[in-house]
Amino acid sequence: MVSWEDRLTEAGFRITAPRRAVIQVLQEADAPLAPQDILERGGGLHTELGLTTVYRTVALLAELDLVRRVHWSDGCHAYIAASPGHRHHVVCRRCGRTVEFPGSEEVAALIADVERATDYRIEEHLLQLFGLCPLCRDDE
Amino acid sequence: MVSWEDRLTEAGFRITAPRRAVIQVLQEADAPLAPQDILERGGGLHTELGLTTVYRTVALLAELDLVRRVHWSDGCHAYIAASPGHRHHVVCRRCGRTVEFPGSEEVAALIADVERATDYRIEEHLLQLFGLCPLCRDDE
DNA sequence: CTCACTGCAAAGAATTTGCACTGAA
DNA sequence: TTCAGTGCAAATTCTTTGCAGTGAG
Repeated sequence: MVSWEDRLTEAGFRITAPRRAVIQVLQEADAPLAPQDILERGGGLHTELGLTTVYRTVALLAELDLVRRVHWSDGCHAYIAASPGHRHHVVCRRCGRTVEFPGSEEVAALIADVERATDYRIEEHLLQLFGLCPLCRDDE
Repeated sequence: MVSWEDRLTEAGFRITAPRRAVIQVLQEADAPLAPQDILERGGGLHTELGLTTVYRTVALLAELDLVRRVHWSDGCHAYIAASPGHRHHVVCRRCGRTVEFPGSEEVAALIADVERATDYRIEEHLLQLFGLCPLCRDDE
């Protein structure tokens, strides 16, 4: 398992304190974080962190597929650490806690069906589930 | 099949010229349209259409489930007419042409699997496929 | 006749860009 | 030493809100 920092280095990017802060925040998060959230949490780790840098860093991490941009149900964007391989997310509508699940048989079968029915060639898909996590469910 | 205007009326909203323009544009579109796009197309039908009204109208239509907010692959938002019932969209990455497909067996099975694996209660899902439509594929 | 709906202008939020400085390699 | 990366401030883009006028019902 190659670390995120190693991946950056391999790809020719430098390891800096702000990048370390963003990486740490994202790796520790269990819910998607908007750039503003990352800034706030990262500020404790590295006082000179700027919002611009957060935007640039998440874009970079997303490009390296270390992080994924998820579409929050109300349309905002947030970022969350991505496991290697193809993953999707289940997001709790109440607390935002997110769990990943792998691309499955069913998704592959679905895509094949849709390709057959529509004659489109599917290259990418966006699948996100929203609901209540076990903890929030118990509170109801 | 109840018309969109009837649905608005039933729900207690008024039918106005700007709303007619937005409705017509959306019903004729085969790709998701951003508010700005709707404004441009609707301007031909109703000269006094304002962007504010477009935003307000799409929000209203979305509330009545006549239109759905889709997440464009790069993160922008756009709106497209929704068929009655549960549908998903396949969007062409090149031309934006979009085709719907119904929620299927596979999706239901997938959700059941994920609920079992994660203990979340899934209430909603976001599924969009991106690829090349038959026309754009031929141009390659 | 009323008041829901409108367009405009201004406010607000989210994101990107220009630029001179700084520090990783 | 060099230039990729940084923070700040300004610019853009997207969306919402306040308000007085207007037209649907």
